[in-house]
Amino acid sequence: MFSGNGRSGVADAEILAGELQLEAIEKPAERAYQGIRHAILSGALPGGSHLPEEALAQMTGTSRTPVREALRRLVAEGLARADNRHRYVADFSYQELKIVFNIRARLESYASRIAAELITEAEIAELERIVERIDEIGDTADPAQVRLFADLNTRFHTTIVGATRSIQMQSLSAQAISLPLELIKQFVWEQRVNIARSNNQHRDIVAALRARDPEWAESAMSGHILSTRPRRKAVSLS
Amino acid sequence: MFSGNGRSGVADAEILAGELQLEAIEKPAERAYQGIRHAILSGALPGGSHLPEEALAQMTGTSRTPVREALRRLVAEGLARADNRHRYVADFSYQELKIVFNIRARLESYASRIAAELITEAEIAELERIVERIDEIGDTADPAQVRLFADLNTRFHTTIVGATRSIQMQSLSAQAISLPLELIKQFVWEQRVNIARSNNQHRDIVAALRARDPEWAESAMSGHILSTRPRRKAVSLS
DNA sequence: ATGGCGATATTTGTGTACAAACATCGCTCG
DNA sequence: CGAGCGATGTTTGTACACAAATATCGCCAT
Repeated sequence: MFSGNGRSGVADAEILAGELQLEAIEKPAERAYQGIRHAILSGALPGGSHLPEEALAQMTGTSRTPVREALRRLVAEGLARADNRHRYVADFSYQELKIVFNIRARLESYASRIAAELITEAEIAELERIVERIDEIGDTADPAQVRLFADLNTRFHTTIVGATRSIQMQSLSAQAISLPLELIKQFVWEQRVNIARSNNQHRDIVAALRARDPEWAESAMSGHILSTRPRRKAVSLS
Repeated sequence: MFSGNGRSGVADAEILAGELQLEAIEKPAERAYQGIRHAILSGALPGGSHLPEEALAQMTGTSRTPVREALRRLVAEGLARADNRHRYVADFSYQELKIVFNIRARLESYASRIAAELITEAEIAELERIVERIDEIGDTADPAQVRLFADLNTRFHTTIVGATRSIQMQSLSAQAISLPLELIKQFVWEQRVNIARSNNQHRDIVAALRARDPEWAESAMSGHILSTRPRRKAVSLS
């Protein structure tokens, strides 16, 4: 996944299945996608690893057909790259990560600007519920709690992006967000991203939306995302 | 493709093949992709049309496997959308188009900012060659010339985006750009987008890049893209 | 020893058969 | 006459067999 790691083959199928409770996922397509994605993000498949379809099919307990679909999705999301023939795990440099975060800041701040005019009361209420639930978590390093925070955080951002009513915005944001949001889990853990501070920023954003103030919303979101950008040292993993 | 059109079934295979010289495309995967894409952009498949795999396979003269791949690409690019079961031609509102252009402006202006620091002399020379060749076209409504302009224009923008050396930037831009760039062909035709003015803007952008001035480059690119945004009346088609 | 050539193995691409999910229509029964 | 239920058709999902492309290795000739 990240630069500077050695190469390795495909991870052991049983280990992966065990870690992920893959056996619980019914549909092969989803099974293949989640399985490969997890293997990449967890570092089981380091950056640059070759991704042969047959091996991945074995690994995820499906056949090549759903694996092919999964690989296409992953390439589209930027977690894998493809040359003429093969596919490999993407290899992110620090520079690349920085750019992705900046793009995300620009996209989501624009989304917030639009959302300030289009968001419904119900959606604002939803955002407030999310903020309250994050409050209950507080600062912690407990894995389960961190995962819960990551989920709520994702819902917060996708709710705002959804409020733009733009399919293209949702599609582009999803791509730009998927990687940063995964990384946040790592950062909260390793670097102690301040959950409380992050949630205070969430509160500001909700206030801006409630005030129907596009400039404020745009600015608040931009600051929020940029404040969670990784610092250099944090990007050695995994 | 656009709002307000009626529904229709899949276009006639022979007509499509004839228009596109599909028979010249060897590989089924590319054949299916180009064929469906063209059917969508040309309006043969209006916005909201259902996209059944078997029918598209017949239409493009391939089998369902490459069609499935093509559909996934098109969904990823935003030209088609998917619900739980089916896929349909995307339906763009004026609001959606406006957002896409604004996103593109934000993405590419950021790309220009980065490119100002990373672009090579060879790439700058390439941009200058493109500008010169567009100069030779001048303002015209000749379809072949318009197509040539569209190609050169695409190369101009992808060269700059490529100069960021960021895979993610290239991937996101490609998605945000594909639709606008297709539409430009229509606009040049229907609305007489001013090729000369557009190329003068290109010249400014190249000057900014040559001067290694990130702010200027960012600003020039932003203005360039926003100046080509469709006006409301132009979006009735197709 | 080295360069080129051909056999071989690996990987991806394509087509197709079959299964599953879902919607639709019509029938029967109340 | 209407509601519910089941049969039927349509569409997508999955697996697999085979074909094509490409890289690799070893052999032979120079």
